[in-house]
Amino acid sequence: MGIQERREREKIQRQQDILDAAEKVFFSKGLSEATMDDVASEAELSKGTLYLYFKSKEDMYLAITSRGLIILEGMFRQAVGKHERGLDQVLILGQAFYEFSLKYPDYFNALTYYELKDLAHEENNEIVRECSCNGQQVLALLIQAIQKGIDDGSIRPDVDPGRMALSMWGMSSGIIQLVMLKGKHLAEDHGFTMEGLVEESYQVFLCALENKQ
Amino acid sequence: MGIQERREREKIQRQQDILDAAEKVFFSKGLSEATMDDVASEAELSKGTLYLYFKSKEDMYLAITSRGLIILEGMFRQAVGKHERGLDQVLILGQAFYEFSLKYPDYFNALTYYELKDLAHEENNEIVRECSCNGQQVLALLIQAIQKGIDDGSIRPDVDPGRMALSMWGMSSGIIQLVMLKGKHLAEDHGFTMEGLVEESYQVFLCALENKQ
DNA sequence: TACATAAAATGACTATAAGTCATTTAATAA
DNA sequence: TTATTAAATGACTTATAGTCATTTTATGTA
Repeated sequence: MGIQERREREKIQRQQDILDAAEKVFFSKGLSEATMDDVASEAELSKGTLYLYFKSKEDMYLAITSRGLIILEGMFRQAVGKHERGLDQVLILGQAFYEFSLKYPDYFNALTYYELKDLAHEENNEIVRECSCNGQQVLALLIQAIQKGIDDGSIRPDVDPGRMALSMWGMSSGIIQLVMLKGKHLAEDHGFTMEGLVEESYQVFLCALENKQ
Repeated sequence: MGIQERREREKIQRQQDILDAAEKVFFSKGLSEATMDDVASEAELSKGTLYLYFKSKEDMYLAITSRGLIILEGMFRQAVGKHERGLDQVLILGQAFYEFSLKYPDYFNALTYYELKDLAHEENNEIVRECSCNGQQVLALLIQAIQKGIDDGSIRPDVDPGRMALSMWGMSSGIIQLVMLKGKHLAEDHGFTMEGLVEESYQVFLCALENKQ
């Protein structure tokens, strides 16, 4: 009989319900201000139950990060589909990343949190591995686009796709973090717009990638 | 009589002694693992005394960040002195930033923590303002170098120094964060060296800055 | 249907650590 | 020597992550 299977489905559903509640709470109050009692209350469950589904508050937040990475991957897939030339694909991926940060700032922050976490002693944590795997998928799309650009001649042939993808990833994260957190301040103090800074950065990438024969 | 002045000096000295102890503790255990009791014990003071000198654990960590920024500023000043051409100055500043992250990884992490902090509600915090001010000083050196490069013709004249400096700052932070935290992992998985990734990034900047007439 | 067993949920409890404050100790002034 | 001010203390309060013995609910069996 399918009771085991139904139980399994219900378990996954409950996990998702808890994550929905946790998102609301974490995103509205911020991770450090939000408490597990808040989440329990929002999920209409007791705190003890939360711990049947997630090992810790941290794990819960990482599970949310994983959701964000899946959304980002979807946006990346859509983006690359819009262009044929590798160089154009790379540029639109940059744009997609910025759009992700605008549309889902809380997921972007979660991603930042994950990227800055010291994972040295967490190789065996299932959710960390899940995030890592999702992150690889996202990065793979960028690597493929760069490779495509090299093959079709739009990107300089001396570029190493993997290394350039990582550099671009790190640098893009950095500039978007700066813009997200200090954007308003910068706008007021120096008159720079957030878009202007991001645009500047993508000009930098374009300059470095473009194959001028 | 100079008793007030001596008291003032002693107060500052004690603050520094506490910060020395806090650095030891925070840097060895990590911010979240370290406790104020640990710091008190290392400083050979009671916990209550710590709170006479610092408003919170967070403030204490930000005071350490401020120290780091002053060190970074010193390294930046030394670096720009080594070259005459603006473009060379900019490139050596990039190198200096990477060297800072290698020589003082704990200060670099503190800096990252500060940069990712949401400062929206902390405009009146004195230590935050101090960090902000030190950060401005560091950035100013980069802006000046870019301006110099434009003036001496080594950097493209259509670059906006302030905007480019911020972009470079954000991107450099991002790539060094990536390398610091995921460096080992990347080296094992993909065979990339940390230096290789940083080098790649600086090639990108060079490409974007260089004035090819 | 009534009972037995297993799974899921509960919330009072524990442990830990940040931050406070009434009290004590030390330094300076009268 | 005594009074006053400044500095330091550590027991206490508060907040919250995480636990676990107990209760409730769902499923299987006579």
